[in-house]
Amino acid sequence: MEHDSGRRADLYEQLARIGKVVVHPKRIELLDLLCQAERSVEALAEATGLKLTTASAHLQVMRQARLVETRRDGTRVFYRAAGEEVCRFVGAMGDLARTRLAEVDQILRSLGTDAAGTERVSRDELLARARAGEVVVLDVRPAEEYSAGHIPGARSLPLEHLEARLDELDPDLEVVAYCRGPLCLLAPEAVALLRGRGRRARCLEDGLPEWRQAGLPVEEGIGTDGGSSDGAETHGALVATTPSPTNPSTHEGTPR
Amino acid sequence: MEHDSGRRADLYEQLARIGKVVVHPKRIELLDLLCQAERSVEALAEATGLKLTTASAHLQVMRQARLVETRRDGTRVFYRAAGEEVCRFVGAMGDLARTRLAEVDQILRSLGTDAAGTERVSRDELLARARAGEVVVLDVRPAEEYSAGHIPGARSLPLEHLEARLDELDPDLEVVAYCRGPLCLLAPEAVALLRGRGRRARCLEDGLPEWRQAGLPVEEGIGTDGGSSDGAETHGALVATTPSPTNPSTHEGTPR
DNA sequence: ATCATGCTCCATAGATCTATAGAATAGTCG
DNA sequence: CGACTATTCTATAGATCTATGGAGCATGAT
Repeated sequence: MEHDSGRRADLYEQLARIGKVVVHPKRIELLDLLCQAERSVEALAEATGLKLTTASAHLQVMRQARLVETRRDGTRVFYRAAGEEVCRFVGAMGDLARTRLAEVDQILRSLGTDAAGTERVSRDELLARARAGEVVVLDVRPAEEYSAGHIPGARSLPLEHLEARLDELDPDLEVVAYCRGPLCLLAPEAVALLRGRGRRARCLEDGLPEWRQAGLPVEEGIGTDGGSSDGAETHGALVATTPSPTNPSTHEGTPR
Repeated sequence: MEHDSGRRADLYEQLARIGKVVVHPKRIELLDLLCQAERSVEALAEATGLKLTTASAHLQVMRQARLVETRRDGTRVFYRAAGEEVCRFVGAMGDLARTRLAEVDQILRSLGTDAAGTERVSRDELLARARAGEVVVLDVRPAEEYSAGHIPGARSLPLEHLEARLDELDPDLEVVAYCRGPLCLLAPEAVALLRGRGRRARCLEDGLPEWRQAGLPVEEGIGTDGGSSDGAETHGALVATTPSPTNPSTHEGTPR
């Protein structure tokens, strides 16, 4: 009964359209960036170190596979991930790489994720301690990514400015830093820097995509940053907008 | 502060090793098969319509990316998926394809998934109704896949034998059929066939991999099949071995 | 030992992909 | 409208991937 073998082959060929996107390291990097926030072609080329035309070419490949969508704003074209499934797919790929490829683990270790990551803070712990006002939640990603979506009540302090703006942080509170996800090095580096300065700091186990996929609230916009907003408001936001601290068990959403 | 850009590039290059596996339709097909059960190279070549050497070559690529592992039994080599994360990754890819690629949906519809799939049975409904003895759970995948793992209490009746062995099914009970997953056509075809014979039949929303990933129990071995085992035992097994109908969120560790 | 079986390794022609320069297009601002 | 800017399209050389036949290697049987 092979009447549909042709159709079945078509099916896998369609899947391969998606696979085609993630054969190239730079395309994975682009996709990863786009899971954090939308960006212009120029910004993407800059961030990945690609020539503009090359970046555009890669983006076309991704667009043909429907993994990204575009929005035009004046003279600029902004690309974004074409939905939550895209981020989930990239996340699954990262999980797979971390668990199966020893090399990945090794690279992460060699960059200090290990040292800083030995004791990551769980979601639940973060929620509990933030509610109690015991910690400052720090988003160390670039500012654009923060404003595209962040943990409610988190403060934006991009890693590149952390050293210079260290005095904005209350030395008595422990810092919980987060970034793009398990493969991102921003938070671990931030934690290493903070510890080097004698602060108490740990990484969150999630990046923003994981937090979002867990069904937890995400806040958009510039937020309450500026250094003058007090800690109380910060923690208040995290508590106030939190619907439930337990996993909502949406049929998917790898709880980790 | 680009001191780690080289390392970061390395990281994405590692991810691309995984991407490399899923560029080729046949490799995706192979991976999909291996998420159901281990198989020999010969069996895989046969199932995918590849020449033996070509299949072996593809399997080597997959092995280098650590997505599959092997076991030697006498003169034969059996390949298997290298862990649950692999299946999750393939699953995420399938979800992505279904939601983003209209073509996939179209292919599925053109093959009758639509007709048979308009009303899929949810996990919870299945558990409830099976417990009440109202339905027969049918595994319509090939027998090897059934014995490598199936829903407790399900009966094996491969699609290819369904028509011939139709009389083994009690005409008064509704059938709930399942197969490999949302992209698999076995269950929808089985349901179409059953309905054509005047039976009541629906597809389960899950395939075995989804069921397993949800943390629900999976039974191995030939099971209680044979046509002589009564319905009561079948349903009893599903109930008895079910620890909890809710997602237990065990983060890992389903030994196969 | 010798042979058969089941797979992997090797070599290679043909197909496909990547980076990039330069041209073309779309939208903006005087 | 015409100059200008941000992107996309086009063409192409160089690099990489795929399918496949046949040799080479273990394992098991005679």
